[in-house]
Amino acid sequence: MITRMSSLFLRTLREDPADAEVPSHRYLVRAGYVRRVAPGIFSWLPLGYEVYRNVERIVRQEMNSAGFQEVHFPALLPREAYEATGRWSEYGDTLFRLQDRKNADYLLGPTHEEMFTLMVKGEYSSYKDLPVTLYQIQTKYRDEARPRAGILRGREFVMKDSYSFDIDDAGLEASYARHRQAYIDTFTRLGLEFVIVSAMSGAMGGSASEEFLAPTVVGEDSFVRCTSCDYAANVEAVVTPVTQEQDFGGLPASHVELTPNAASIDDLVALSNSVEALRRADRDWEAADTLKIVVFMVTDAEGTQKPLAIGIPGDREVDGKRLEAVLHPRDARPFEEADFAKHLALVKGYIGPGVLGSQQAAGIEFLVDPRVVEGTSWVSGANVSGSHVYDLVAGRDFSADGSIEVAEVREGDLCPECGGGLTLARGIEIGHIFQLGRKYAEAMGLKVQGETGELVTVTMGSYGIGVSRAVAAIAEQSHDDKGLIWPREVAPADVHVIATGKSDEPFDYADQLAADLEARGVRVLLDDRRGVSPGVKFNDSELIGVPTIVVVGKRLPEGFIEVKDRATGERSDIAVSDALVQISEICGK
RNA sequence: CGGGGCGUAGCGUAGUGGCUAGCGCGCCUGCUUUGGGAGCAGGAGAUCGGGAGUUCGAAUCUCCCCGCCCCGACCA
Repeated sequence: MITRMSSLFLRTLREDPADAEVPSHRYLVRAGYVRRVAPGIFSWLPLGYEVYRNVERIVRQEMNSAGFQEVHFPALLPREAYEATGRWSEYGDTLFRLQDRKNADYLLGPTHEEMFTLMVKGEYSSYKDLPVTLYQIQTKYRDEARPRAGILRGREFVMKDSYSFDIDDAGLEASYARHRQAYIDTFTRLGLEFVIVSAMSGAMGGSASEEFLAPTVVGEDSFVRCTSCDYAANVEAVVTPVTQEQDFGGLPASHVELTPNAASIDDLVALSNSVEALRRADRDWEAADTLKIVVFMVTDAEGTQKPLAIGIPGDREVDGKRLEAVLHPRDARPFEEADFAKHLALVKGYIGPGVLGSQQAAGIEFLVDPRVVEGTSWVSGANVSGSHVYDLVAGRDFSADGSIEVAEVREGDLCPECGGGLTLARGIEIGHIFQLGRKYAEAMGLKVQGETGELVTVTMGSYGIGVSRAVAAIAEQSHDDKGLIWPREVAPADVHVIATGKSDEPFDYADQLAADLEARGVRVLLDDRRGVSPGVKFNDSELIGVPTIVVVGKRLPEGFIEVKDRATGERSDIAVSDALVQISEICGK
């Protein structure tokens, strides 16, 4: 079927929509691919839906060829299943809840671990049935606090979610590896540039977890990449390389010094460099020489509150996201005045290791950054207002309850694998794979009989691809200042044939060419609009972003038409006699 | 939830107390034009987010409500 622009349900916009900031959103709206109907909720118009379906088709084909089996669950689900895992309440406001006419509780599925687990439980009961991997392509609903960037982060979106079921850990690892490869194949075919980063499993529980990120400046996830090896990690999961413990023999003894009005690291460093008695012989003091103590009030799942003191080099801040990830499911907030009032051992601005740690009288848990290893020397608070301790050596003068990875990650930090430099970048999360383990199987009672007849809890993996998000991610990575540039396989057509002029000839010829191309399996978008100026058609074609553009116009009488490559802008005239063959070749048909 | 911005025709916008709410794009009719968002002429399209109030008079001022966008918090 030739798509004819004379009758296509399409209106392109000349101006950027006022509410769209990121390029993918702007162009998807301007080119008439999607329209917003509510915050984070979009409709697909014909061209957009074509692209969406192409992406979906590729995902489905790759899943099938990896041997995974497609099923389909409802989006509307009863409360009970989510009650068993506690997620009915755990999910909080993000869950769309509703009631039926009998006031029974329902939800719109935000994810389907429970349903898949129950499905397998209902059908299988023997180790001989495993392993098995099931998937679905489903609309998911999450009442996000802040949907943004068009279809990049919506409240209704389509996700491909898969779940593997294995009898043991080795099986899970194999299933995980197979899925990982299937994802590599899928994203490659979608034409996406991506990196695989190690991630925190967070709320999902389980052990290993990796994210597939499409690098772009508008991405929501920060990640690091090593410039000299292939290490890459989500910022939450970056590991600080362990520095060698140092011998502290020969280091000067610690000494308390008066440091009035130096409650901030900046003031402390400035003061230490300006007062003769405090200065270093070899160089100026730097913020990194200080040990900053940041205190949080941590609330656990039962609601119990406990202070937590974290010691990090003074030149760094605690990264909220990293803290959140490490503490999960516990929750942390910075200490407030009222908290200090209840913990008099903590002198705001002058807190030091001296009063910290579960062994001390105050009993406050004290964790330090991995950079604070035995033998390192610091300047820290003396727990008396207006005083700091110098030459405070870890392992000699103080010790912590353990270490914690929450310091902000910086460009140039060292790679934990090879010691090279790390660079920071942002990416869109297009896929996430988890070794879930037995959390859901246990909660839902998914057990099968093993070889000797005993009941064995199944171990699971969970794997997601944001299908609708992938459309936006591709648009984000593949556009220029004129519009979209689709990779051929996801493009709404292979060729955009434009007829120009006012006589019938170019239109008749274009029509015939389109029909001949279609007969060879080339998908054609035909601009057969009469009375529309060539400039409008050219601009529309660039906005729409079909990879190959064919212009039938002024040189037709001489027997030539023009072929343009949307991505490179290269154009060449080809003879009408070769047109069909050449264009088919360009399109790989 | 915190901070900032905004709500006027399908889209983009002007208009901070005074005549019939202006302009551009898009749309309709006619003529001309046809290789980079054509020209001329005519036309349709708006309860100015909603409600209440102040005023001789409100898009414009006041109060309440609703909604949207961006940043942050949040987020498998």
